[in-house]
Amino acid sequence: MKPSDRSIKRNITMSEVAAHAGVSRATVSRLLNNRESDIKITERTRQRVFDAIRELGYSPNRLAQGLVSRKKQVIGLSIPSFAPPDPSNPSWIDMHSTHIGKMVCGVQMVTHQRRYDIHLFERYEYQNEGSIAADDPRLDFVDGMVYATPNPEYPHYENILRSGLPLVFIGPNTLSLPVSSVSVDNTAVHQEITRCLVQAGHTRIGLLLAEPFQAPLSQLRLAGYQQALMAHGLPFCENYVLAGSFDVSHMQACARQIFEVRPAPTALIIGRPDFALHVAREMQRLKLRSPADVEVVVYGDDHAFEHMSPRLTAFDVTQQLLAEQATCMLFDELNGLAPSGRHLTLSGRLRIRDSSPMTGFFLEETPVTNIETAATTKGGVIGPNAVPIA
Amino acid sequence: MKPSDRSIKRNITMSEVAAHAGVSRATVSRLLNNRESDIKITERTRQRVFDAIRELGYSPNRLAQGLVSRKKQVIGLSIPSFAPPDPSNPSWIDMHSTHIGKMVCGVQMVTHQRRYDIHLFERYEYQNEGSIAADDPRLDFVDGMVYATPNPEYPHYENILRSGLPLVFIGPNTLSLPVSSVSVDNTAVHQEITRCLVQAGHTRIGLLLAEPFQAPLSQLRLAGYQQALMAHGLPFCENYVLAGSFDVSHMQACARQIFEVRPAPTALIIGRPDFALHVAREMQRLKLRSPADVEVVVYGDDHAFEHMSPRLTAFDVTQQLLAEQATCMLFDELNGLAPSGRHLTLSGRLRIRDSSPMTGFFLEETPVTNIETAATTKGGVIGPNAVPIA
DNA sequence: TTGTAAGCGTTATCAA
DNA sequence: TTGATAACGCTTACAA
Repeated sequence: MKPSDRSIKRNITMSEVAAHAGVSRATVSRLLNNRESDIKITERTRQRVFDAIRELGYSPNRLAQGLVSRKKQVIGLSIPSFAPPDPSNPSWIDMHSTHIGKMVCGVQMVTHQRRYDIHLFERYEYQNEGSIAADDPRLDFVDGMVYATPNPEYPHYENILRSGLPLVFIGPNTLSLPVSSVSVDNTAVHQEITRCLVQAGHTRIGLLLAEPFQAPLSQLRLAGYQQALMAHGLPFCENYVLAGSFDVSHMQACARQIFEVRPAPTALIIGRPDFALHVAREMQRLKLRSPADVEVVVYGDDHAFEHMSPRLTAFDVTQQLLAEQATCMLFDELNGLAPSGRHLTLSGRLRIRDSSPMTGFFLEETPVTNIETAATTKGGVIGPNAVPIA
Repeated sequence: MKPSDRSIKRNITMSEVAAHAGVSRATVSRLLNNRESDIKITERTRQRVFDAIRELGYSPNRLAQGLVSRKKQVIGLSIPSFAPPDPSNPSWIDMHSTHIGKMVCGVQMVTHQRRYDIHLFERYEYQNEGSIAADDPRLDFVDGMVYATPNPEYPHYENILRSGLPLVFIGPNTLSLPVSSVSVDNTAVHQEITRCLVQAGHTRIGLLLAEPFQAPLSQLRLAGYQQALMAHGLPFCENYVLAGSFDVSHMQACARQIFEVRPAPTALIIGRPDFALHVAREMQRLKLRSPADVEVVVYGDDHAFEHMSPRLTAFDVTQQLLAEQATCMLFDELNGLAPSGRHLTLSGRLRIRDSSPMTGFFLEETPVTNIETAATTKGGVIGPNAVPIA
């Protein structure tokens, strides 16, 4: 059919239903909005209306509903994108869509059971654009926002706040903003990983950060690393700390560089899964074995780690779970069941594999208390499954 | 702040802007909707209005705009989920979020540059619920739909069609529906893979299907496989064909079963990345080497393949690209630049690695003609087919 | 060039 | 128990 043929199909309206049923619009609306409630409506009218609805194939226009009721049954999900994709580079590893996928699935898990939809925003922060400003019209579509950011002082969220929409961060709330957030304690985890490595006898521990030094996330991690060293009387040597970027060649350069430091590090903490894959590749090149030559722990898990050799020990931040919990918190605020400004710290999960035994790793289990999700109720089940299609 | 404190912040309306600027609502609207156009408006008025907009921090309500103009600047993305997640199973591989991520990123790529948003639907087809019915109110939020499905006779889309919304499938349009679609030719690819393996001397080629036999996708693949065998005068032996499901233990069972067939297959075509990982694990257990003992080709790529040993040769269906192209087609229809009912077949990309050299693999390059995307403009994602990877 | 007024498809407040 | 009618915030003829 030609584009011109495409009938701009007008949907059945409530008025038509009302007319068909011989009642007023108001009656139809009442009926529809008080399904379960015990509102007084003649059985006869009720029947007529529902018949009309069925016969006409009516369904309410959500835009109109949203306009007047201000409820859209949609929650917004905003995810940052920090680096442009580079699929032409064969070494490029698509962690971005993996990350997006996990977030989406986590949020989806919760929204689905509440029959909400997801309105997706992606922020191209590396382009310095796409900021969700207060005047961003897109906010009209949602009832609340889940906002993922490792960079909590980034000014975008201010606008969301000003808009008065409930908002939950996924990420470290380093500024202690009056906003709810859920995150993993980067400092604690790095401290604990470092402690384990120190106790295993390592004195030269490389730290590959995922972002520039000055980034909040890097600072948090560095702090944990340093605290652990200090606690055991080990010196901090900045040669062993490299700050990465999201650029493939930079990661590769770091991977090369860290093994050129002398004396060579005997253990490595790597801040991103893709970074780790580049390091692993470099280790292969250098014929370095793990854990024999270098013990490796990655912050951030990836299913590839389970299938390589050596299998890489990793701290799984369980992004999906973070997203799930964030969404639950958002719903609580939406429903007035909880105030904003709550902070939930999840503990993540250490996946011990070949590259490091991490004996004695301990992080208090997160008490996921007043927050109930599909995952918690289903007992540890965290994500939907799989369907590549073509 | 208490939930009760949360000010239901009323936004500035166009009327307020008009009042502030001393003009009528219509004038403001005109100004806003004809930014670039040469509509006649006094410079003086124009200034006053824009000043008012700035001072008041006004932004138009998209719900209201959508209600009257029927344009929402939002496109819907519907993705199926076929199996429940099973994260408690350590062998479970989260391909689902990976897949979602790629689709989302592909769509996002295009919507972003057109300043559209994404409204996300997930269909839990295994639950027989969540169908997007014609009366599904959620369709009100979107201008068009990208609908991913390996199962094109699934009746959901009918309702979208009835709604009159432009729709593009991602998946094989086996029913030749009057709907645009973009897909990889499963039959051709399987035929070509099989042909290569046969020409490499294999006569016993295992085919692990991703879905039940009767699934359309399985039929398409099987057809290609059989055609290639037939073309070379090889017998078809059904012992070498196993149909999988999305269940971990079933995939594992298949992995075991295929190696118990006698005489043992010397080559394997595996229908899903996670399936392949299970097979690889089993091969490790059986101390089978690849390609020496079994040559392996996977339909569907995964970054893990690049980092395992042996590295797995895979046909990358480039889901992200599919999603990108689908979205482009959708926009074309949306803008009346193209009729619906177009079918685009992408060629995907063979990633040659250790487990199979796939010498002589050839699939005609997809002519991605009137469709322009970030990927194509950046040159090379669609490019030549057989791309050995360093 | 600008303003008036009639929708868009709902919900919600009154009366009846 | 039901029905007018006024919002909700915008676009768009049609007038002025």
